Amino acid sequence: MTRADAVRNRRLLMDAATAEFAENGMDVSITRIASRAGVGKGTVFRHFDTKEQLLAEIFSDRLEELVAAGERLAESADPGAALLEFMTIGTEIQARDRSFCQAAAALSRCEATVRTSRERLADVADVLVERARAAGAVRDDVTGLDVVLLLSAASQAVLSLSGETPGLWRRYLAMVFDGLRPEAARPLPVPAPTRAEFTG
Amino acid sequence: MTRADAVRNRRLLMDAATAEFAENGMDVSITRIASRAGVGKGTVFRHFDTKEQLLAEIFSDRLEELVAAGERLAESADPGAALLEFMTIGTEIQARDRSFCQAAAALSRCEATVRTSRERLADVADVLVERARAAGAVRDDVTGLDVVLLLSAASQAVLSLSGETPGLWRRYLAMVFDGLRPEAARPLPVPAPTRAEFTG
DNA sequence: GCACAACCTGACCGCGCGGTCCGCTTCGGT
DNA sequence: ACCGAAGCGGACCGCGCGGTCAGGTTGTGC
Repeated sequence: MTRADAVRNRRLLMDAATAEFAENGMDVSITRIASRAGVGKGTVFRHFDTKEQLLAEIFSDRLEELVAAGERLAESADPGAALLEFMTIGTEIQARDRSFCQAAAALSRCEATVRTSRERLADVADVLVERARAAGAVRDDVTGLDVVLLLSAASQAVLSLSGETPGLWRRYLAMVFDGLRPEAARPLPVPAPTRAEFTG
Repeated sequence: MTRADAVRNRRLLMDAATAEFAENGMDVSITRIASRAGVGKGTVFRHFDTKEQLLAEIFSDRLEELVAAGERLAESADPGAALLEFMTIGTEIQARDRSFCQAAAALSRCEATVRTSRERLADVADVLVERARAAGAVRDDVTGLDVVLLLSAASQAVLSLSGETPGLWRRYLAMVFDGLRPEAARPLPVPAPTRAEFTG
């Protein structure tokens, strides 16, 4: 059985790591995370075998957060609005941390928990896009995977700016979403990526 | 006056660093760059005071490359196509290196040469967008700065994919560009960022 | 061809990292 | 109250980093 203080410390560590990653990027040291959580360095490695695993754990949590939102939205009466909301939540998650998510994605692709979360994310995105397409809210040639990949786009756009401009990503998400509408659609020059390329 | 072998070595170093950054991200060691260039480690620091400065130099070169293309395209007879071409070149430059540009942008913002290059880039983007807008090729509420920021978007989208899928960014650039067209335009929720926020 | 300055080299430095380990502390069942 | 085990802390390790420097080398003006 797990001791009470152990689960409390694990929680403290996850929170501290999340905050620290968000503020200072993903090259923060374990020492720093530990001290922010108010525990010793060794405690970190008791809970997470390696730094990469800690990162994967946090990243996986983020993905599940988005998956849950997606599953809820899949029941919405307005599929077009639901897809936009899904993308808004996804972009917002990435915008919270300066550049955590995409690096985390690159680093922890091999981790099993991340893999399955990604798979579930792709599933729910497929559903949302399919429904939105049936409702005529998005163009025919866009896939769920497209939407997942585009999630990083808007949050990334803001990164070259110096000052913090909270919510500016909403501007670029709106533009990206307008590009998904049928009205402006032009034939796409490249076919959509396959699921295998995403799941890796 | 500068010796001949010195300028040759400087060239070798820039090339090696560029290649290495592109292949392995921006946390490659100076030692590695030096050995790839076939020179000693000390030589690197003779030409560039610090690692960050070397990075800024390369990044500035990239920016100037894009600025030059933009200035050429500003004379094009078809402003809409010119803007698309400009964005294609800009995205392609960023897609060449896995994730070099945005990190470089964050790191070397204070460097003077980068600052002026960014300014020139914003200038030429303004011209291109203004012409495209006058021709009715893009929506009214998009600015040159918007376009510059969106350059990272498409190249970023592809980053979560495992395998190399060369040219896939073209798909997402096309979608983003479709979002800039007047046909699908919806009112944007957030005003455009100011020039000062970019020049920083 | 000579002299000298510019240049190159690689051993070296201090540092902070991820990760380990062992002696001590504290929780929890009885 | 007590005891074993689970948890904790932080000194410690090896490593590779960015950056320095003394001493040998090489291009260049005369």
